[in-house]
Amino acid sequence: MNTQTLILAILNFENASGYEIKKQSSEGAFSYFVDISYGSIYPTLAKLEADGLVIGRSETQNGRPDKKVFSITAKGRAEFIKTLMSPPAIDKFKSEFLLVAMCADLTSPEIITKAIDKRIGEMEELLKVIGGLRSDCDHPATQWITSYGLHVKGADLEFLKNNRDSLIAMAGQAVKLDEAAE
Amino acid sequence: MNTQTLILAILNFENASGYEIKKQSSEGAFSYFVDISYGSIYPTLAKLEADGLVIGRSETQNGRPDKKVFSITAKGRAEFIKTLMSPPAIDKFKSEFLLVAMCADLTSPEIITKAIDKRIGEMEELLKVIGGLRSDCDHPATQWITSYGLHVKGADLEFLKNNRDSLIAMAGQAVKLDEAAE
DNA sequence: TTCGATATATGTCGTATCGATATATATCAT
DNA sequence: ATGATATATATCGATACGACATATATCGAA
Repeated sequence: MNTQTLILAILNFENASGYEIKKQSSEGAFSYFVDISYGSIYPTLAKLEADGLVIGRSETQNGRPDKKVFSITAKGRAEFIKTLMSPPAIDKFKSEFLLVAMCADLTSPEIITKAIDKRIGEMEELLKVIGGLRSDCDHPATQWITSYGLHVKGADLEFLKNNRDSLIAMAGQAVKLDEAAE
Repeated sequence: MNTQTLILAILNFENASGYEIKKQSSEGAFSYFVDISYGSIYPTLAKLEADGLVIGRSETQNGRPDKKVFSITAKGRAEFIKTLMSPPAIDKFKSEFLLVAMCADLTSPEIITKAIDKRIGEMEELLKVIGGLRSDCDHPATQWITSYGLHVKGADLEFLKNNRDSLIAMAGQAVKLDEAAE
């Protein structure tokens, strides 16, 4: 899903500045399955405005820099809903942790312990975030996707906790085999 | 994790041509958490060879085009293991399905039914792939990550099947509310 | 009181990566 | 023999990331 559609989705949800769109995508309601960089947001917002899919209004604030708040137009909403109609692409998933875990025997127990404990911490944090999104919003579809997230990420954390020690026990085995061969 | 490290990881596992690296990353042992495009593979392989981290040898085949098989060097292996030592970055995850599900009320029951059934099919397919990887390889760390995948994706599929109908029931509600207001 | 840290806010720029396309060889079923 | 599929390498434009620059304002600490 391209940056344009993601921005339209966020603006269909509520009006926002570029900075607020970034927050929504990396900490807010969309953070669990979306992330957009500033390097994509500002140029795309300019293009979207040029095409009449969003309009921006400057707002002066007290105690903060001015901001430009964007809202979706009728044309933008039509375009967005049209995009929703096409079958969603398969999830994109990349995990450095799984690569490191797969190569556990090439490293040390210390490295693997740090990696899995870091992951357990991140997973607990993510569960808190999703739980927060869930209680903040009684919109049925949001309740559905947050229940989904809680279920899947809960199972994820459960596995990590139950199998932490067995992964650590595999660490450094390739090195030990080398030494035994000498 | 950059393309260079991903290629070193695959070549540390077994020798491969550019085409075979692509297969490993999108259908093989690494496909569950990695994906690399040809547009990254061939230029990176050339750079890796220029830097002495891999070496390539041309092989003629019968009944197939020639291929250039790459293998990792001692320098390449040292570089790869060094990279494994740094704490793994958080998973990257993007889901068009969750965006569509969150906007279920803006579309129709037909669209949502297709989207969730497509996802259920993909999830069943992924479980088969991970199960296959698991039975093909008795390497302990591979057993660990495939058990992890089976556990998490199993929980995912379970939720989808148990909550399919409730999501479909939410579809098109925004449109119905519009009509009721007229 | 000024220094550093943090938060808000917009924007750019080099680089990495994707996705589509081109090209070529060979097999196999229609 | 024609079209589809698989193997194999490579490039190129478009897209997106990640780091940096810049500016305003608050707040606690030196």
